Amino acid sequence: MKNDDRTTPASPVTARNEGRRPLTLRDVSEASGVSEMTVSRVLRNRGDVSAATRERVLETAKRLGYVPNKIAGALASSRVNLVAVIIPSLSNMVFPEVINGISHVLEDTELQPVLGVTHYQPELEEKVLYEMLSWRPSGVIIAGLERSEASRAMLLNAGIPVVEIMDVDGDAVDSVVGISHWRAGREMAQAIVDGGYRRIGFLGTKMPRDHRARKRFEGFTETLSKAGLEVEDQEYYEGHSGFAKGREMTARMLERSPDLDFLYFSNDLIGAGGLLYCLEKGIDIPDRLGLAGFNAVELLDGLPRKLATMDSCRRQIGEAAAKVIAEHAGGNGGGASAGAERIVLTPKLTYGDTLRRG
Amino acid sequence: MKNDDRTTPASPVTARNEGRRPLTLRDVSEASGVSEMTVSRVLRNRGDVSAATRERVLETAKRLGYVPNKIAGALASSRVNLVAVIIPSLSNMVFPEVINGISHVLEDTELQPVLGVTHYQPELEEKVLYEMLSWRPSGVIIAGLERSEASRAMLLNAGIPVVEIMDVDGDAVDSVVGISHWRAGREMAQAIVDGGYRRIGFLGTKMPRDHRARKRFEGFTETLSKAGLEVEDQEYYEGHSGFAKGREMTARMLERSPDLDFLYFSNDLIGAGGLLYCLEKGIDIPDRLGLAGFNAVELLDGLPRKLATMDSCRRQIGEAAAKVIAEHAGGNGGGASAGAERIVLTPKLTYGDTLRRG
DNA sequence: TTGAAAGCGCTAACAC
DNA sequence: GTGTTAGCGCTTTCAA
Repeated sequence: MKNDDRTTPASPVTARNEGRRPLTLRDVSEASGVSEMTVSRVLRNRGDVSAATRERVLETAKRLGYVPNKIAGALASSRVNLVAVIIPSLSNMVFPEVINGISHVLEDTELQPVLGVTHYQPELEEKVLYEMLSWRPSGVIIAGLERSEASRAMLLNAGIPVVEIMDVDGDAVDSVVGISHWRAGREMAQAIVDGGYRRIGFLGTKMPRDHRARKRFEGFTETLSKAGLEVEDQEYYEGHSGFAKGREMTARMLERSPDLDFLYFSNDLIGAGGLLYCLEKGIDIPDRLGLAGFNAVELLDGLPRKLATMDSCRRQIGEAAAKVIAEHAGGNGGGASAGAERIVLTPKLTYGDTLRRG
Repeated sequence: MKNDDRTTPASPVTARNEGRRPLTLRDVSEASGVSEMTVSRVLRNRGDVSAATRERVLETAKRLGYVPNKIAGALASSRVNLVAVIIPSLSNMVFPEVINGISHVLEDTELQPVLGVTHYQPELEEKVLYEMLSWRPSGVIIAGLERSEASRAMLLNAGIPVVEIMDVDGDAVDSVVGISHWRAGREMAQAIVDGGYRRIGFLGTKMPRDHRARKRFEGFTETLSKAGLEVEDQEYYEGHSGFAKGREMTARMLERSPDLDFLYFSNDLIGAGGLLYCLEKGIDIPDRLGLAGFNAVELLDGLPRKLATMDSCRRQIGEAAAKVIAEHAGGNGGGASAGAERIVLTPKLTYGDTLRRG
């Protein structure tokens, strides 16, 4: 981290600040007998200031408990070290990890992530984006490639680096970092076919909103159909993922279509629920029935059997996206991106104990 | 949501904004032939503006793709509708739910949450807090009651409502919303004792940093000792929680102390790992061995047996905290809190299938 | 190495 | 209902 000798106040005042006016540079200036400008320089480590003055200013600022007003600073310098991070949800395991990746990289930077959540609603995305852009951030990291025309226009016009993450199947506004969900679906289908499975069911979210799940499904069916197969049964759910959901769906599907020999789940959580259900029912896995999920959620390591899955490279995506922003935002405020980047990561297939190898 | 007819640009410009100067109020003013002030009024829905002017301004702003500069607005009005939300981690299941609660309540408000993550490091908390306060937010929601003197001083001096969340066992800077972890520990201990268990093991995080886990443990041992019992064995871990961790720890502990008849886990995730391990080993649960966790993580519903646990009221805490902020920040910028609130929620014990009733 | 002046883009307060 | 003026608290720029 740069700028480490910021003035974090020691323990100056003990009484509660009852609506007192916040301290300004001027207060520090007067208390230390140095011009505002010099105080400003000390606090930002800019320009040459004599060691003595420096000491005095730092001491005063700390004693008073001065906290700079970034609003004024940002307005004056038209430099805002904020990165807007816009994601659909915090509830599933995937985005928190992306955020961790982003934070991790930005920690070595002056940039700070600011989070917005859209709940998979394009209108809300539009609102959140507008709100965040009105703070003139140094960059935007935003999930997905599908969005309203208005949102796209805002991104295009923002004049700051934009990284669309998670998905690379489509047209990006600027840079993009992610995996091909379409390909992930294809590869899983191929592995399933190679494993000798023939009667396949799909269990997932209602997809109109979750484009990445949809693309995986499309890739999946496409590869199946090349092998002369098709998805024989499907089951969808709404609401939060969880084991219980996976169980119920699996139960319903196997009751309806007892002859299926493979279940492809749109995420590991419901997949794990399905797995637990099948184990309880004494179903022979992976021979009588194979199972696979998606995401490679780490917390699930330790299930009775390891669920076949595919890594969604969440943390790496976050890291790579943050790097792109850090590099492109290097310029001053207002500058546009140097050049759009396209970073495609390759998810790794894990066979685990629920997918027979071909 | 208020202020719904903001000017989200339609799809005005199609070319990428290559470092063009962002539009200002003045641009809209000139393009619409109305004073800046009137444009400002229209865009904020303040004061009386004739329907005709209003229309014209709105249309122009939209056509141009104008996005207001909140930095300037905030500086001029000393009103920032941001709420700093500072939490230790996103990786476990608990804080995302708190955040959802906060967002949900703030959605009906002009306030917007801004997230900071501290990774359970007091120094980082200090830094994040300083950083956020320098944006002069309307309020702060911050996890825990234990923090550095400097952080406490900053909160005290900020002159804005502060809500410390999750925990109520200790001294709050201002308002506080949470549960008593100490009491949660006591209650679980009591239930265990009442269930007839006598030889108890504890499995949890290394606690120097996780004060809430520590308080639960303290309450736990205290109640045990009143019953003439003590924790017979302990096992600690670092890093992310997950089933695998729970399994390993459980295996180690049962090998070392095969006579234990109850295992108390500091969270549901490792508890679930332990449960899976025990089931595999054919251990009779809950009679030969009882198990309990903490948090009431919803996604785990659907395990082969329902783990005994205690609700940490995460979402409610988020909601209540946001309400406190929304009410207290009602005043203008700079005003201090109306009066500190103290909201103590009561976690509910779930016996599930792993804790025998007394 | 330090200081003085100007102004970032907006809004409060007051005039008209 | 609309416009004008004067800042908000900083940083940029230039002068000393």
